[in-house]
Amino acid sequence: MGKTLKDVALLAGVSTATVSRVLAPGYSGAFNKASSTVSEKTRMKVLSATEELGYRMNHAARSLKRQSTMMIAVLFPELANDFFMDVAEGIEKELYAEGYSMLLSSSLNSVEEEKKRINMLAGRTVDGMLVIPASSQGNHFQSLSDRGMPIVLVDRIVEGTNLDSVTSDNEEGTFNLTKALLSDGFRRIAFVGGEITLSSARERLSGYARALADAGIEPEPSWICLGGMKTEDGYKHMGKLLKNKNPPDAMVAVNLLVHLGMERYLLDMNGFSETNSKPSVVIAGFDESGYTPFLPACRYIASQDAVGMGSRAGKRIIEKIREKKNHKDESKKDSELIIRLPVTISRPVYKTA
Amino acid sequence: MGKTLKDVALLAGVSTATVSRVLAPGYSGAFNKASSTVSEKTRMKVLSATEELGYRMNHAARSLKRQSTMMIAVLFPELANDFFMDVAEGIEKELYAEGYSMLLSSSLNSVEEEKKRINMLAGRTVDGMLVIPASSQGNHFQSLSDRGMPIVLVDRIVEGTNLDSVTSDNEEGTFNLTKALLSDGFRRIAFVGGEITLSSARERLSGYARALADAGIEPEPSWICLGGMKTEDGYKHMGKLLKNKNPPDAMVAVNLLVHLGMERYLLDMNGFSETNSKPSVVIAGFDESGYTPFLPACRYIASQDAVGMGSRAGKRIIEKIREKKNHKDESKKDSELIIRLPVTISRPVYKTA
DNA sequence: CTGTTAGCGCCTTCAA
DNA sequence: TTGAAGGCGCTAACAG
Repeated sequence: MGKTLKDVALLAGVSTATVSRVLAPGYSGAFNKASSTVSEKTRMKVLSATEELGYRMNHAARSLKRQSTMMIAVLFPELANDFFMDVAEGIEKELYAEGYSMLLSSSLNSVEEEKKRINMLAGRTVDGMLVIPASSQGNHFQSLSDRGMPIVLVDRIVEGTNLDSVTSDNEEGTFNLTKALLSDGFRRIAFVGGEITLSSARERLSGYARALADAGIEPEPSWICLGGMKTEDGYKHMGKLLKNKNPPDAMVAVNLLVHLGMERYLLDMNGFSETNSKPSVVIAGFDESGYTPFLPACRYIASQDAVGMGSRAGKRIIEKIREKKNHKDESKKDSELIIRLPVTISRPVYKTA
Repeated sequence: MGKTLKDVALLAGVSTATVSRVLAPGYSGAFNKASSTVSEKTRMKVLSATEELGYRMNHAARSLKRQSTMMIAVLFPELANDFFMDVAEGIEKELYAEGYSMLLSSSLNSVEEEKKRINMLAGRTVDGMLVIPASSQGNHFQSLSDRGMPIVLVDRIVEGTNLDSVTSDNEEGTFNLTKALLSDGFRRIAFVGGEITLSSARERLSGYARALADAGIEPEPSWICLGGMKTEDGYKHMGKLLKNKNPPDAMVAVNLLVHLGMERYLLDMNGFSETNSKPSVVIAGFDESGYTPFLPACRYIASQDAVGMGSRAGKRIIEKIREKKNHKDESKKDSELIIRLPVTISRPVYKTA
């Protein structure tokens, strides 16, 4: 179907080896040395023949030969998620800059699906994998990693593995978020949402707990509403919380969707469009979006650098791939490396305070 | 590094051909026929050898041989975009179900970048491409298509090409959106945002114009605020609109981001948190999200089935790939096929009207 | 500086 | 039902 190296070689009147030398720059021997190992004259001949034929390299053939596909598999629990897509944007940009492509797939928030996809992706012989784990199970990642597949975990770490991770400083972030509420005088502060199987949720919970402890506050059990990371979870939790005799006056939302659900509940109960009144509780939410200024109860926001996280993860996986290529046999198993990005606290940008 | 067919064959005491026959089901000859062409006994031997060695197929080798990578390149103008990500979700699901993988890349809203990426992706020998064009330029797609690369355009069509497209019925959608405002009694209705280079924007504009014409209304030139598809564009346009002596009392927003920007402007000018008053203008916006109920000025929403669009596009590109494989030489160039998905109008779900 | 050659791992006729 | 063998398109020694 497509033209091959041989066609180009024929037209240019040289050998396929020469064509390859022209078209695989910075690879064999001299790195990107413009005057590599081919005379300017033949180089030109080859280039124009390439042009004339509209030649396109066959990636499969190159991959087979080089034992490297220049592709990174990226596995997310879901795609339609503001935070994840910012991460994806960062990853893609970084990978592309280094000549890699991103094979993106969704685990549908299911460990079973995750295992299937990871196997499929491993079968595609990608050079490495970037994954946001769907749960706290990590054996499938660990064993793939043990077999030599470079893997970097993103956003969520998995305990009991020695896998590299790039994530945010969730604990510190929620600590500061909670402290902001405390210094505004709130004392009855709830924590809403969070799958206990996810490291990010656990870390956020513990930052919250530490802030309360620092302030000498013993949280009532009913304030801690674990379970769920989605809109409907926030909605339900908010409903239950407000039914208490003596409900909290402030809340920390584990993430953006839960936050959204909580606000939805308030909207449904005493919609501001009807009563024109500000909500009676205040929310400090983890994760920002263009919409947070419109969430009436939102007082503080903890922002992660999602794009930065993606690009950091991209850098790291490429590093690992290169290390592997260089060291090769030296089983220089460095221990687990966890990169934590800072989280910043701010008010949503109402013009008026 | 990895185990090969040969390793498996050796361990199982059979030839590589036999192993291949076991592990490439539904391919050579009999489609998925459980009792294909290998005895149950040898089949078992092969399977257990495969297991024992932890054999993983080398995708590059298979691709080289089969001349098919089972990968679809997907090129979006940007990734961090609610609408696009829903589309991506639909695409990925559909592709995965058919055994394809998604190579996702961003054109950064730039035609130049788009050309680069498209070339890179074509070089990867993907089996087909799904793209949301960054502009009204389509030569690079057309020529790739002419060379035999199956391509389906998504969300935006490009005139002057004969490329298949899957998109929404934008014209009808905005027509109905505008009619909803008209039947509420609004007469001074503006249209805000929209790159004239994008078919979706043009179609939405024309639906708006048709609705006004139907109602016998001649729009004032100042009501039509073209330019831009992003938050900041909506913000700026809203500022200008409200400076008119006799400003519009209702507006149609070309998309979600522009809508968001318009609301932001209102928030900054007379934030509801301060005045507790409903905004003085009403917006009908194209595209929905979980946040639209929180946008104070939002009266109507036109919702596209973004996930459905993705899955439809996925189906279509796979169809085209199969057609190509079957017809092969028969140059049965069907003419351009445009699939249009319906757009539904609704009110954002305030509990109170 | 350039050509020859031998595979990378898999699939698929063609024979047996 | 199975094996032997050639080749998909590219690259990297090794010669020249």
